[in-house]
Amino acid sequence: MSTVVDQQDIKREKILEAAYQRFLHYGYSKTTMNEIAGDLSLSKALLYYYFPDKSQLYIAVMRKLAGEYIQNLESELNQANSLRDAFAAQVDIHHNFIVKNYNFFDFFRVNEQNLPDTIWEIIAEIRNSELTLLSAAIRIEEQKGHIKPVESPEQIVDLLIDALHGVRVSAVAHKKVMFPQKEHLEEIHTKRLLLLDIFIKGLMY
Amino acid sequence: MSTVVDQQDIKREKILEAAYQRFLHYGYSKTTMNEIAGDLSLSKALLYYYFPDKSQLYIAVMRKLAGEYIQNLESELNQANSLRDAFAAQVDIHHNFIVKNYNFFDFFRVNEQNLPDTIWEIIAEIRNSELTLLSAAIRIEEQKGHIKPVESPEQIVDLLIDALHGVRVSAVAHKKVMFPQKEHLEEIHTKRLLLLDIFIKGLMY
DNA sequence: AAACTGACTATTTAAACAAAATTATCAAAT
DNA sequence: ATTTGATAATTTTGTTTAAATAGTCAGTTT
Repeated sequence: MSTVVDQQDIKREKILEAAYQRFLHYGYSKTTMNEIAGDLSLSKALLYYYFPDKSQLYIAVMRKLAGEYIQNLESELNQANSLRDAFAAQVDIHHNFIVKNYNFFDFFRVNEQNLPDTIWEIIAEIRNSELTLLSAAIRIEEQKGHIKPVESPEQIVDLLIDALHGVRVSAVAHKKVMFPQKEHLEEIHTKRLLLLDIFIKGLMY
Repeated sequence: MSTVVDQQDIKREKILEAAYQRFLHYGYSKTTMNEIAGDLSLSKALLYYYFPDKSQLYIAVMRKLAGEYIQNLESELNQANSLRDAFAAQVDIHHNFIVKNYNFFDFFRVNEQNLPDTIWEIIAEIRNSELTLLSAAIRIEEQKGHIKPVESPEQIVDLLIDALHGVRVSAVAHKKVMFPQKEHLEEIHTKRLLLLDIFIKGLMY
């Protein structure tokens, strides 16, 4: 009965996985539907049976990654027992996510100006999850009396996430690029942890 | 004797001013050398007598703006009598600079990926001035005993400037652009001042 | 000699088109 | 319901040409 649906889901997953590998290694524009189909020994037409078009396939992969990211964040934040730990976990998970999928996001760097609405929705979803989870962490710390009650934890989290986003490589004169290069990511990570310390201290009594 | 040089400098200044107006209103690519020459009732060839090419002219204007910005920053920071005031002044001046010259920076948004080295040098120069001036402000505050001595004020300033850069409009889902739009600048400004407060408090005892 | 120009050349951009690559569709087969 | 080969539609790439603009230079003016 539901095995039909199961089978369909399994095939769908396989396509998503193959597509992910291609996108990760070669980026969106250098990946063809033929190649994805070839990797699975399927006809290209079948991909269109499961996904309406190439961009929807990419977005579906993206959505899956986002889901995993959020789930990961959720379980790690549950284990954190201080505000500092919670944010540090967020920074780490975010860092790993970017490092692991760096090439996958070629799509972003290329289309930069006009990303499809659906992508923005996924970004918003991730941001909202971060906002909700981290705001909760702030409220807990408030109740413990470690930090002074803030009128809007969401606002604070929003601000901190923005600030963390801003941290880039230090030598402006040497970077010459708007997007961080892969080799800079470690340096960025270190700086973010420092920012985090100062910021959280700024929230305390 | 030096009146010859003076005359030349005056003409050069006039060209810079006319070029600035054109670049400001129409952006780099929509401004022609003919138009700049026309505004001054000069021949285009004369522009090439004073400047080697169009991009060098643009860069010269840019350099002039940067110089004014730095001078402005320097005089304002001299008047500031707290770390908070100093940074607030920096944020304000930076904000006004961007708002006033928003269209001038079209060049940046278009060429984004590969800006000429000279531009990066100017950016680095600005950053270095900010670094030097604000680090001095930190050292003063240290001596006053208001904040705990930091091993490297430069590092702290660098971090804060990065963090301030990261502050963007809040509604990620609505923005849909990598570069902030003009209408968002006020919102960004407000958020930066809030970040500033928390950050500076995080530096204190 | 320094400042300047008109007329010229060189380069870049834009438009139009064709060819190739790739996306997307669909009738037919399993 | 799932899958495919053949085909259509679209996008990308490369080429040509014309127009716009950048850039040069011999020669004129101050």
